[in-house]
Formats: sequence, C-alpha cells, structure tokens
Amino acid sequence: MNQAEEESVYHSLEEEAIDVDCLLGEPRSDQVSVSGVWCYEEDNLGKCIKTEYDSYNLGVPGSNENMEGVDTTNLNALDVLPHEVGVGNYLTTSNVSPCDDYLLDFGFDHGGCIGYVSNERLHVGNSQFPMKGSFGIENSLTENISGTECQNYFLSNCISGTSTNSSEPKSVDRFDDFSKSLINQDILPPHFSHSGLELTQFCKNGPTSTSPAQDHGESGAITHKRSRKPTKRYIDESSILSLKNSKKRREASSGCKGRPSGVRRVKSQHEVKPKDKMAPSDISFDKAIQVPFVSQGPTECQKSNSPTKLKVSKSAVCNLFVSQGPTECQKSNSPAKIENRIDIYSSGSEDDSETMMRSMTSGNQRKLHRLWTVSEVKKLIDGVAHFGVGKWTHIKKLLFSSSVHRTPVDLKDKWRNLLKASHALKGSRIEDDQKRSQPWRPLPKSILCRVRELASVYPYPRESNSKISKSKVPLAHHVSSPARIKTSKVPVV
DNA sequence: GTTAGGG
DNA sequence: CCCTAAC
Repeated sequence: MNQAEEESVYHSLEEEAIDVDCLLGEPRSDQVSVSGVWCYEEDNLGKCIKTEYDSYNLGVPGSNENMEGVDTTNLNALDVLPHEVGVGNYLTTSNVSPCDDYLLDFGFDHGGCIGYVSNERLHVGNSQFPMKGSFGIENSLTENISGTECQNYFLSNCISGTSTNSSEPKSVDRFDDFSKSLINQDILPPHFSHSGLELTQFCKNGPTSTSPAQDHGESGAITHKRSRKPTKRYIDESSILSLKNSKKRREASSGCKGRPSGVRRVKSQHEVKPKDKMAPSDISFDKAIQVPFVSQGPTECQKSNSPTKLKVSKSAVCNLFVSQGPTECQKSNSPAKIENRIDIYSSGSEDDSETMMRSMTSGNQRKLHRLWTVSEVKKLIDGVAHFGVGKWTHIKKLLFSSSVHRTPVDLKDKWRNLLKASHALKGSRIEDDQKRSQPWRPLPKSILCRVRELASVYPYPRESNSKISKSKVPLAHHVSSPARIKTSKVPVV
C-alpha cells in the first residue's frame, strides 16, 4: 500500500469515526423531519413508520417489561442491545436503500453526516447538476429512484415544468408536494412552494442565477473590499491609553500577544455606545491580565456577576479545562455545579463529538470554541454551493437550523478559513504540506478540493480578487462566474 | 438585520 | 470567535 492509499484510508476511517459520533450524538429533534420526509414517499410509508417505530423503541431499551406481549416488530427492535444501536441497525431496519445518503443526511445531520457524496461522485452519472447528491433536498427527491433516473430527476422535473406543464404533470406535482412538505418542516423557504416559476428558474439557470451574488447586483463584478477606517473604540482607546497607560500596557501585553484571547466585554443588555462605554476607569489593564476571579472594580463585569456566580463559573471552567476529550465536557459537570451562567453548556449539549474549550477571564464569557466537524464543513460547502457565498443567514436557516451554536457569522468565518486551507493545498499540492500547515485537523483532500472549486465559482470578496486572478485556476479566467456555471455545470437535456 | 473584514 | 463599520 503506497502512501497515497494509506492517506485515503486514513481519511475515510477518520471521517467514518467522526460521522458515527455525529450519528449517535445528534439524532434528537431531527427525527421529526426524518419521518416527515420519508412519508412523502408513499411506497415507503410502511417502512417509514416501521423504522420510526423501531427507533423509538431503541431509544428506550428495557422500558417495556412485557416483551412477550409486544408484536414482532417491537421484539426485533428491542432485541438489539444498546451498544449495537448504530449505523447498521438504522440502515437495516429502515430498508430504504436507494437513498441511504438521504436518510442519514436528513435523519441525523441535515445534510452531511454519513451520506455525504463528494463532488467526484457527482459527475459519475450523466447529470452535471452542480450540487448533485450532496445536498439533502436533492437526495430526498431522488430517494427512491435509482441510477441515472435518480440523477436527473430533479432536473427533468424542473425542465418539464418550464417547457410544457402538461408533459409530466405527475412529476411536477410530486415535486410540488415534496417541496411543500419541506416547507412545512422549515427546510425550504416558502418561495419554494411553487414548483413553477421559482424552481424552474432555479433549475434552468442553475443555482447561481438566483444566487445571492446576483441578487446583490454582483454578477460579473466581484465585490470590492469595503473601506475600513479605524474603529471608534480603537480611536478612543489609543488616544486615552497612549497618554495614561502606556507603561501598564507594555507590562500587560508582554505576557499575551495583542488582545488576550478570552478577555472580552460582556455584551450586557444595558450596553451603551462605545464612546460612553470606554470611560477611562473601564480600561483598567487588570482586565487584560488574565486573573479571572479578582474583583475588577466598577466595571460591567461586576454588574453581571455576583460573587457566587463567579465561584460557580470557576469550578465549571476548571472542569472544562481538565476534560478536553470529546463528550467529556458535558458529562463531567454535575448539574449542581452549573447554573445560570453556565447554561450555555446545556444549550449546546447536542454535539458530543466536539472538543470544547472555554477561555474566561474577569467573568466575561467567550462562546464555546467548537471545532467544526467534517459533516458541518460539508454542510457548509453544500450551502455555499447552493446559495452562493454571502448568504450566510440563508445557509444557516436551511442547513444549520439544528445547530444553534453556529451563527451566520460563524459560517462566514469558517468559509474564510476553508478558503485559506484550500489555497494552502493548492499552493503546495502535496498533502504532506497540508498536514504540516494544519497538523491539528487535516481536512479530507476532497473537501478542500471542493472548496477550491466553489471558491472559483463563488469568489469570496477580496480574497478572490487577488488570489484567483493571480492563481492558475483554469476555470476561472475571463468568464464571469455565473456564466461559467451556466455553461459548464447545467446539463443540456 | 446582515455581511465583510480586521483582529 | 469577537468586534464593528458598512450596507
């Protein structure tokens, strides 16, 4: 086995491990959408119900003491030992085979957990619809259709809807029904309810024509960098501090570079305008030095933190710093120790596979640092592929609705980082270099490649201006991106 | 309210 | 991840 093969095996194993974690960790409320979407497919109605039933039983093993009394279906489900409840059982009990991708995507991760289909596979069939297979909606559409029919189903539906509405009314109706079902589950925006205009337009022109890039009048022209002047806060700080605290600053910043991570203002509800906020007394550099639990004087922090709460925070944070492994963070904190200010833990307890850190000083609470899972990255990529760069709230609402901790800004930040990573990969081509630059979390090369593709399709403002024009990406030359997609990605049927 | 970009 | 100007 050469090195490349080892790499690929390594990646696939890693992905599998992460995804199984994800699967076991994130069923929850998504189950609702599973059953709902399944039931769209009439042929699978029985299976859906059965599977749903089974999974509920699996969720409460041993809760039924009269096992002899239950029917065969229940017995089958209950026979499964808790540790056996996993991918295999879900799949084998469901039997909705043609679209396992879809099942897993929607059932457990809304679009990318196990069933991610990389872009490479998208081109296996004769359909070249850009985001084929990797996006939950489309998978859902094709759940019971196999082969090329499956691949072209979405498209053919749309096209038949435009040319002659009566040519395949059944398909359109079917699609319409499905889209409605999605809307009812908040998976699709309301305007998807009309399979006629919007969707056909979407299909005919490809996703980019209705993408945010054009909505904002960016067609052809890449967004220019926004001019940026020094922030008020910066001006205030610098003017005041340069006079009063230059000496202290040197001492404080010697220990921590720049703004110390974790030192942050509490965004209180009584927040005032920056100028008022930064009264000289507030800019005590006691805050900059990371001495978390010392009373800070009349600052905002003190307003929001009672001494007892500080104490609680301290213990919780200690626990967190000790237990860095996945899934331990939540479990190691006894409920008694965690109260109001720690509620962020319970609210974010849905993803056990993530490593969490918390830096905290002066009572300021920084959001949990949640590492991005591969499945999350895939969802983000799919979202960008469908809606374009910049539609972060759209992507958030549609694909990350179950991830309360991922804000649109987070998505944007992550996309920026992905671009960096993908460019790093492009620059050095060698995967070892990639690992050297990101030894902590090597992303699968396929993902980075996909990011790179999308980066050329949906240039990110500024970065794409400079990098893509300079780079040797052959696809992104003189043709504006929407036009390029139109010609290269949308198949002519 | 959202997004871009600097930190 | 946070912050803030720009939109």
